[in-house]
Amino acid sequence: MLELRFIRENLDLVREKTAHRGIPTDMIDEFASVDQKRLKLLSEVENLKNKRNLASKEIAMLKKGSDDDKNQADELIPEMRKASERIKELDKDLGDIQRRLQDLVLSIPNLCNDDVPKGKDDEDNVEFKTWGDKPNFSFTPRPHWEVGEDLGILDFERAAKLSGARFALLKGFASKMERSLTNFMLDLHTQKHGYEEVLPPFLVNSASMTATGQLPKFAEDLFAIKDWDLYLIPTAEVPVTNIFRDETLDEAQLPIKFTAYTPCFRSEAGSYGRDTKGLIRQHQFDKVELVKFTTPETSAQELEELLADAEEVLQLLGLHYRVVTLCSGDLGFSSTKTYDIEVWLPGQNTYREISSCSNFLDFQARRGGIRYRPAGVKKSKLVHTLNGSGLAVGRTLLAILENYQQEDGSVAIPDVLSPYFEKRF
RNA sequence: GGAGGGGUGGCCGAGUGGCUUAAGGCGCACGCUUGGAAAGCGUGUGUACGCAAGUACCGUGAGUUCGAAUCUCACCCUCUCCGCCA
Repeated sequence: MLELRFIRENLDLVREKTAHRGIPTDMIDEFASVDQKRLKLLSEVENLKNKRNLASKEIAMLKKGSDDDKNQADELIPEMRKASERIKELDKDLGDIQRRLQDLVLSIPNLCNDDVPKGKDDEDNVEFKTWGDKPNFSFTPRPHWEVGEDLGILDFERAAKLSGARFALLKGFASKMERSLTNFMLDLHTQKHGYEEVLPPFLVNSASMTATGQLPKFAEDLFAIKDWDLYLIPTAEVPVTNIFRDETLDEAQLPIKFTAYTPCFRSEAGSYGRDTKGLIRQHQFDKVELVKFTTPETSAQELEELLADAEEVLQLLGLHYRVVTLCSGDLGFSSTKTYDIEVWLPGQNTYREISSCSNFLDFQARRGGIRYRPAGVKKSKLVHTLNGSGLAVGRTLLAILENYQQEDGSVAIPDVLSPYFEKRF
């Protein structure tokens, strides 16, 4: 959420930046008129309340005085009764207007950063860097669903029986690989990169979803629990960013860096027919997330480091990838700047997103009331929040199935994972 | 699911209708004091909107009243016990 006053004073800028994302700007026009109405009504009702407060004090004093004073109080009361009724009416109108204004403000996207390329969709994303090379095969590499089904470690048919389309049943080597990758990522981020591991709830309430920006606009992307104010998390970003909702931190605590494994649940509404094969686009997938709370001064640098932390997972696994800077049209609603890491998938002859690293500046912090007190300063400020996948575990698994497949149909284990496959019992 | 106790500022805690602009304490900041510190003394100490005056905020929402932290109703959270349960 942008600051109310900022929008009011920078209407043209907000309109322009919203248009860059390819999002209609009519809510900004409506904002301008509703905002003016609100200010007018606010000053009217506040003046009335001021009169009421003063009269109240006077009545209290008169009631303690002489009989004459008491009579005077009795004359004042009917007058104030009328004023009170008027206040009640105006307060109701004001409430309606404020709710409408709040809806509008919550539906205005964050401003994209100035170094974000302008563009329409993912075609316009700009390559930022690459790492490693495409591996050479002495045979034609196959897509992971063929490798996995032939080995009997991926079972999409039975998953469909259990739950429907876009679910997977992992068996044996695949399930163990999924678990090993999760542990490997968490170990790397906690032991080498200085993140604290947390394991949050997988169901959160609507206030949490609103703070990080999934609600109110993107309810159709979420799985909701019937008769409860609870949703399945689409990413650990939601519970982890909300850890400090409505709290004020000390500057000395910052930056705070959390990593969390969670399953993620997405309805994938609007993606019917896309990526229907294999593990690419599932209703449920595992992810290790990185979340940072920083000061405004350091968030840009922290994004670069967050990206590097995520990249190192692929480097250690020996998987070739490229990093793209998302263009304005492909940028998420709450983000000002996002790097996507795309891993090479030889079985499909393409790059696929495996991580998305974003800086939200104070957009989420304002929605969630996440503040910090700068050293030696009285007034608190909003923190900056960042997050990124480190990495999507399911997609890492399929990248290994495709990149480490052997001619005989088996799959090799990356060296760095061998400790996780040692026999212990 | 049942019974009961709670929710007040960064923290503890007083406050059952009107000088409450929320007592008092702790913590914190600054000053005095000191060789330095502790102790002591003094001053200050939330958030949002607003140029300001001011308005709002005592879990949330509605209500009663000229006036609500205080009374009424609903809900949420939390603690203790019972039941059930991995």
